[in-house]
Amino acid sequence: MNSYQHVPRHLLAIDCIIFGFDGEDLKGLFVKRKIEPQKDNWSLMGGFIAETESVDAAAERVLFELTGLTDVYMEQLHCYGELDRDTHSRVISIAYFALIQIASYKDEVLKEHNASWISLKELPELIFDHSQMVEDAKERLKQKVANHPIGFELLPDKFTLRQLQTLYEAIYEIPLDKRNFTRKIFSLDIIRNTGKKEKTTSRKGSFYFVFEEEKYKQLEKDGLKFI
Amino acid sequence: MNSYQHVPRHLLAIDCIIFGFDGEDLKGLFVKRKIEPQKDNWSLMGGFIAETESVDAAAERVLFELTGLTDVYMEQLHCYGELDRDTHSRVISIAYFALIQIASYKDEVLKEHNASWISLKELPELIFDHSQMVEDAKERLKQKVANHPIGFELLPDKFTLRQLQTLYEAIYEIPLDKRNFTRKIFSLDIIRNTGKKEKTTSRKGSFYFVFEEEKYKQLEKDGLKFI
DNA sequence: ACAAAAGTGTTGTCTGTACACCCATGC
DNA sequence: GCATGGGTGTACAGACAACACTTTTGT
Repeated sequence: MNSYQHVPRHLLAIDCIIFGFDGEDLKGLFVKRKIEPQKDNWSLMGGFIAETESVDAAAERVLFELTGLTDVYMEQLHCYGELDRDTHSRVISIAYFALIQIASYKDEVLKEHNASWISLKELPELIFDHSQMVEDAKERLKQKVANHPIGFELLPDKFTLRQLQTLYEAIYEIPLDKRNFTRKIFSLDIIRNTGKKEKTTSRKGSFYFVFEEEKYKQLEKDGLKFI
Repeated sequence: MNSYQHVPRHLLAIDCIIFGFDGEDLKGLFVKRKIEPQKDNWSLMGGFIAETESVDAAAERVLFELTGLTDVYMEQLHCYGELDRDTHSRVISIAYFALIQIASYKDEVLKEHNASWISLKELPELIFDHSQMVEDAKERLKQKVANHPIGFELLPDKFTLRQLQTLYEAIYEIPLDKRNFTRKIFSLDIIRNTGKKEKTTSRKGSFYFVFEEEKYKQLEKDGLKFI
C-alpha cells in the first residue's frame, strides 16, 4: 500500500544569503540572475533541490557552486512558502545563510556567476522575497552572534582587535566602547595575541590575534552572553 | 519560456508540535498515526501541503484539523530534509510549533484523532525524526520565552502567579525563586490583579491575574529580557 | 615635533541572586 | 489552633556603561 499516492508535489528551491566582512562593512554576495523570470535583476544565489540530496546538502551544493568553498559555517534560516512569492510559478524556498571570509573567495568565480559583494547598507532591490530573506538573515545573525562566537567565521585567520570590534559594530549596527569591548573579548578567553603587528593602518601598529580553537568550540556549544 | 522545466518535484509535509500546559507539566499533543508506514505509532500531527495554499496556511490547516482552533500562536520551527527521514519515500517536512490553552481543546476531538496530551517529561518514542523535532521545539520555546512574553499563550485567561511560575519552570526545566520571579513579572507591567481569588488549592486563596493586552503586544514586538 | 591610531583602569549604577518569615483561611 | 500555600524585603555580588589620557612610531 502506498499511502502517499495522489499527494501534490512541489518545486523546492534553496536560496543562500552569503555574508562577508571586508574590514569595514558587512557585505552580502549577490548574483545577477541568469534565467527568467526577472533575468538580470539582483538575486540571492539559489538552485533547486535534487531528488537524491538532502536539503542541507542542496544548500551546501548551491554555496559550493558559487564560491567553490566547503566546510563553511551555514545555518538554515527559514522556509518561505507564500503562494505567489515566485512570479513565474509556485516555488517554495528554503533559505540558508553562510558566513565566509571574503579573502577566501576567488575573484575569477565572481565574474563567472555575475556575482558581486554588496554592502548591506546600500542593498539594491532584489527579486521576489529575497530582500525579506536578507532582512531576516541579518536579524538572525544579530541574535546568533549575541550568544555564539560565530562572528569569527567572517574574519581572516589573523585579525586585530579593531577589526573584530568593527565587525561586531557592523553586525549589531551600533557603536561599541573600545575599552569595554576589549575587556569583554579577553574575558571570553577565546583569542591569543600572536605578538606580531599589523603596520599598515597606524604608525604604532596593532597586534594580530588568532582564535583559540578549543575554547571556540566549547563556546559554540555552550553558548555565551555577548550583548 | 519556462525556465523551471525538468526540475524535480517533492512531497512536502507539515508537522506540528502542539504545546499545552495543564498547570503542572508542559505537554504535547500527539496522535496515533492512522496510515502506513508506522501505523499506530505515536506521531506529531501532520499533513501534506496542497497546491493552493501557502506553507503557513497549510500549518494552520493541520492545526485546525486536529484542534478546531484558529488564531493560535504558531511559529515555523525548521525544515527537515534528510533523504531517509521518512522510511516510506522521500518527504521533506516543515515543522511548526503552536501554543494552545489545553482547556480550549475539545475532548471529543481527541478521540476522533486518536490524540493524547502527553507530558514532555515522559515522551514515548515517536516515528521518523519527530522526537528530534520535539527536542528542537522545546529548545526554541526556551529561547523564545526568554525574550518574548509568549508563555502566556499557554495559560487560561485568569491565572495565579503560582501557575505562571510553574509554567516558566516547566519550560526552562529549572526551579525559580518565588520572590524574584514575582518581582520580575511585576516589573514587566504586563499583568493585572483582578482582585478575585482562586480558593481550591489553598486556604488563603491566591489572586487571579489577567494580561494587559496593550503592554503584551508591545513586549512581543520589542522583546524583553526574562532570563 | 606632530599626527594618527593603539592600548589601557576606575567608578557608579544596575541587575541578578540568595535567603526566611508572617499572613489568611478552612478545617 | 494548626496546617497549608500565598505573599513580601533586604543585602551582597557581579555585570555593564560611561569616561580620557598615554604610548608608539613614521613622516
